[in-house]
Amino acid sequence: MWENGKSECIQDMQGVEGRPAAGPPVSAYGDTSIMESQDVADVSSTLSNEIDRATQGTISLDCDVGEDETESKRRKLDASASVTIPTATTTSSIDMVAAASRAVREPRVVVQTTSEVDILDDGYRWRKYGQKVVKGNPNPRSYYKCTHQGCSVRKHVERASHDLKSVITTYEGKHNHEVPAARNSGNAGSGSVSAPASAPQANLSHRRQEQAQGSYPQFGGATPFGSFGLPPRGHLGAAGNFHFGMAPSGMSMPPMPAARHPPSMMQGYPGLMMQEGQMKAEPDQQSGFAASSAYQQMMGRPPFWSPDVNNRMQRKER
DNA sequence: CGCATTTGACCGGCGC
DNA sequence: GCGCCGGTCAAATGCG
Repeated sequence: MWENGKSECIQDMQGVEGRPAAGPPVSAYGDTSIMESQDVADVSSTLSNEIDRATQGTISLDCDVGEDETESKRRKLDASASVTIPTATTTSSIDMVAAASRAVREPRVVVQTTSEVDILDDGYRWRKYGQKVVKGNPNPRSYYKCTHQGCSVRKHVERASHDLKSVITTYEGKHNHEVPAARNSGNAGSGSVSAPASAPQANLSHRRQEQAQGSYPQFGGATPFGSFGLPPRGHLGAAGNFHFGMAPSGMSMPPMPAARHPPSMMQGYPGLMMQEGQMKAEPDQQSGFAASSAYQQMMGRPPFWSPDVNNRMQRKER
């Protein structure tokens, strides 16, 4: 029953993704991939073919158009799907089942990323409201809510039971507000979005929020783009308009540390080119960016990334 | 002092 | 009907 919607979405995806040469799709941006939350194997394989060649990453879109699926059912499916695609360094899956089954609301996005920190700074402010150990995974799952007034977006983060480096973040719902500016340093504004473009140094007044646990060697305040070697946006943004059929995205690509990747190797998929070993170099930010950006993109909301992000993450205390 | 996190309790759905 | 399980609540606690 989900096949219909799913396939459509996938096709759509492919339409977007299937043109490496044209421009790096969002996914390319860092080994981020979206994965079908229900029929993981199926989708992953499908999309994998396209992207895998580029490297390790799979992008799949879950566009379930379930109609009468109940929450519980959906839940089960999601669960099974969330832990998959070993090949991908970072995987994100957008589960629109919710959109369909729940009267178009609460799209679900699953982002799997390889990182040492489980907190991916996606630009929003989250407040943890619970933590629980779920079956089949010794690692606890943390539950967060968007702190923005009136925004009921939630997300939960957990580490893959097998791969401690894998962090699975599931976003549920859509933000009804812009990314809480802040993220200082300009350049972010992707322009396509109405907003703020930048709040120069709003430098977070919010507190600790992200307690990153690792260090971020590369960015710490330096110019990400510079080291990145990729156009701040525009390039990626233009080429990679990632629509997912649900969100208009004028994407601006978040900075991703890929300096050591020769352009030639990137083939339009800089992110996907990341190798396991390379990933290790700066697993946190990298995956963080990739995953987060993926989410942003999927949610149709351009991330206003800035070097500051790293700074913020670094200052994880407590 | 205000706000975020922690953590056990509580709740609802599902399978047996 | 009961127990398991995932998800949420809320009081206590901690940090800046």
